[in-house]
Amino acid sequence: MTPSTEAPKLTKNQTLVYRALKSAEEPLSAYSILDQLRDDGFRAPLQVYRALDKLIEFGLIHRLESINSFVACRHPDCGTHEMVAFAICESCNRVIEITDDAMASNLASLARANGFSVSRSTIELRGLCDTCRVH
Amino acid sequence: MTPSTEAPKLTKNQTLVYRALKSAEEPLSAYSILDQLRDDGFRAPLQVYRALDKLIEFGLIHRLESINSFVACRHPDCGTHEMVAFAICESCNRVIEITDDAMASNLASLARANGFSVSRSTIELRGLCDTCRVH
DNA sequence: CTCCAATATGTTATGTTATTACGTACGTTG
DNA sequence: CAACGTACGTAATAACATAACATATTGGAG
Ligand SMILES: [Zn+2]
Ligand SMILES: [Zn+2]
Ligand SMILES: [Zn+2]
Ligand SMILES: [Zn+2]
Repeated sequence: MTPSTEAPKLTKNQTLVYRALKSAEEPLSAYSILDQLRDDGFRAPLQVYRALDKLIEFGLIHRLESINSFVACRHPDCGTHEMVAFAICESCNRVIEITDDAMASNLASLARANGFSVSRSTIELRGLCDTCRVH
Repeated sequence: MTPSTEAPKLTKNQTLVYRALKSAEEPLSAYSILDQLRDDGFRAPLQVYRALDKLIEFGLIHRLESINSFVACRHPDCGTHEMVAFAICESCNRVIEITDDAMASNLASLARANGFSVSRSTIELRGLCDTCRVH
């Protein structure tokens, strides 16, 4: 569940999927990854989904629920934070990862005050990045 | 975009879909709504999705991105808040709606500090409600 | 090294969620 | 009534995700 701290050795398929995500400017859907990896022998969605599952488990990538897509983690110490927020630009599709301990504890205690114990969070903000906003 | 303040008159299909969601204890998927409404003449997904879109527009229901489901709004003044957080119990599936102006402004300024202007948010917390936690 | 078990992979089929495209019905307005 | 906008019906298809089963690879234990 919690991403392991040590870098795991990736298998062939995991490496290919991870490379695709790292080199992408934007989040990719599983099926667009599949398309990209046809030449590498990928034939079926499951080859992608299985690799994605493992990469998420390793903490190397994130899933963005609101757009059914996946993005390579660009945050240096993502694994050390409970909650991560994602800011997804609706113009350029780029994603900014935001961690903030105050935010995390505020949100958790707000939930507690409402009779709820948080174990996992999905925080996805839509809007415009500064680059796109000035254009 | 912003839900209208006045109560709109619902059409037949919208009424049926809204009633299904209001009477449900848990969030429903579009297809489970469709199944429930077969006897009322529903035949195709689009009948559900069109009604859902309108109900969301009216601010009467919410979409939960992380579970591809929909829930009737139970929050008295939901429309007056920028951000709503949803706490989804992984045991009983019930949803608690949480609004908090401090949370909203904190999150928005945190995003601003990271070079991002928020226009819309998805905040979904998974965990256990107090009722389920003691069991 | 050999055998075993765990993990990873390949493949087909299927399940689930959501939209496109097109045509019809109906209420409102002038 | 005619013209318009909104809602509705239906079929087809797109997009996203998993089940089930077979085979291959890998990494210890003996
Ligand atoms: Zn990260
Ligand atoms: Zn942008
Ligand atoms: Zn609400
Ligand atoms: Zn519960």
